[in-house]
Amino acid sequence: MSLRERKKLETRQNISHAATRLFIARGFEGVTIAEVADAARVAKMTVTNHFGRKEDLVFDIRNDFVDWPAKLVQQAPSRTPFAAVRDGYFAALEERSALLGFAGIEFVGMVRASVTLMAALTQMHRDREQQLVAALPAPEAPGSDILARAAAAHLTSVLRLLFDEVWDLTYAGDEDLVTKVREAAAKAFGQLEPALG
Amino acid sequence: MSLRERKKLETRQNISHAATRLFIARGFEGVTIAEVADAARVAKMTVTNHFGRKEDLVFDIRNDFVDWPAKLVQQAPSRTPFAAVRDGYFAALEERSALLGFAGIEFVGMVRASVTLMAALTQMHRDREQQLVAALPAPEAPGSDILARAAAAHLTSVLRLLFDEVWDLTYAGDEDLVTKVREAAAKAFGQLEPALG
DNA sequence: CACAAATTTAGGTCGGACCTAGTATTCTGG
DNA sequence: CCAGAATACTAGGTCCGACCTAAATTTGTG
Repeated sequence: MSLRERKKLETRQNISHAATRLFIARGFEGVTIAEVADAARVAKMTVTNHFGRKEDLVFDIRNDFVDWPAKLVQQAPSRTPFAAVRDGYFAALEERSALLGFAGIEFVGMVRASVTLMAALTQMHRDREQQLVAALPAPEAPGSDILARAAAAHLTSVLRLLFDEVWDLTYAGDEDLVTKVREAAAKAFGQLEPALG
Repeated sequence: MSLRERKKLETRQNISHAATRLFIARGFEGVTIAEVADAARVAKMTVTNHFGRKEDLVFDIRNDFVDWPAKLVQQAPSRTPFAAVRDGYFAALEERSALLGFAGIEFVGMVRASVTLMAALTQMHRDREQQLVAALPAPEAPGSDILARAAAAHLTSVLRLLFDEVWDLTYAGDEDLVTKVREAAAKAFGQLEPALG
């Protein structure tokens, strides 16, 4: 990575971290982009250049988050999409991956307190679904791609509900988080298996 | 209904219609609220009073749309939620209900051309899901409400995919719309039945 | 008819998204 | 190693949606 790229990334993370600190302290809507720029000691326009929308300051993992299920399916062509996603989920759970919702309680509280950020999160789950649809093997019968799209939707829904579960338990300060999520995941994937397995 | 209420509704619909005409002609983002107010011959603030967000000018049926699946389940306590929603869907399909996505091709094109409006539609589907969760019978076992939430998510996803299907076919000017949607619905609900039926 | 209540209006502020022109920094080929 | 190209950042704007307040207008009621 060149010096230019390193500096750019540094500026970006500098801004992102300054923003998250301010957002946690005073709430997402309680902080203006100008204040973020001041705190990060850059011009307002630099913030806008790096982060197209204010919400993007918060969800820096957006791209990884959106692509993850599609990658799971593509990287396990031998298994069914259902099995690839389910197994990928349990593996990521043991790693406490941020893609499943693992985060600090302040972060969770900050996002939940903002309608704008919750809407952005909703959109991220929807984009995930779109990526997964694109990664699914195209069905042979014409017009029957409704089943593929439904499969992607249902799988993404399970991931989303489990994400919410992780956040609920994080927010409640639960000690048994992983155990409880593992059980919830087993139930939710088990429910879906007769339809998609 | 009092004169006051009638006049208010009249003003509201007057604004909504003027807005939709302008949006179809010049695109959602190509029209400002001030222009809508001028076209409807009211003050800008009157538009804002009636429609909290610009998107609300377009989706006037929002409330009916969001509440519909929850109502289907509540009004058929003898059937399973799955059967209530499925049967309700097929009934509404024969009526070409706007709740399923039946609309003019210009309207569909206008909404699809706007990222903002598509995001608002996504949010409407999510709100539907929340209403449906609240309407579902609470499960007895504690912690197993994940299955109820998943059921609501999957049912709402099917409704959403079929909504998209209606829009796809409308946009393509398909003559056989209802027949094709009926087939797609049978497949999607059939896929889900082993999990939720 | 007078007064209360609801609705609309006028004229603002604020902040996010976006634009342009110009400056500063890093990279690359001769 | 230096000049010019490419990229990153800055300064200072415009536009518009969301929101506010105070006042005017219209409608309902005792």
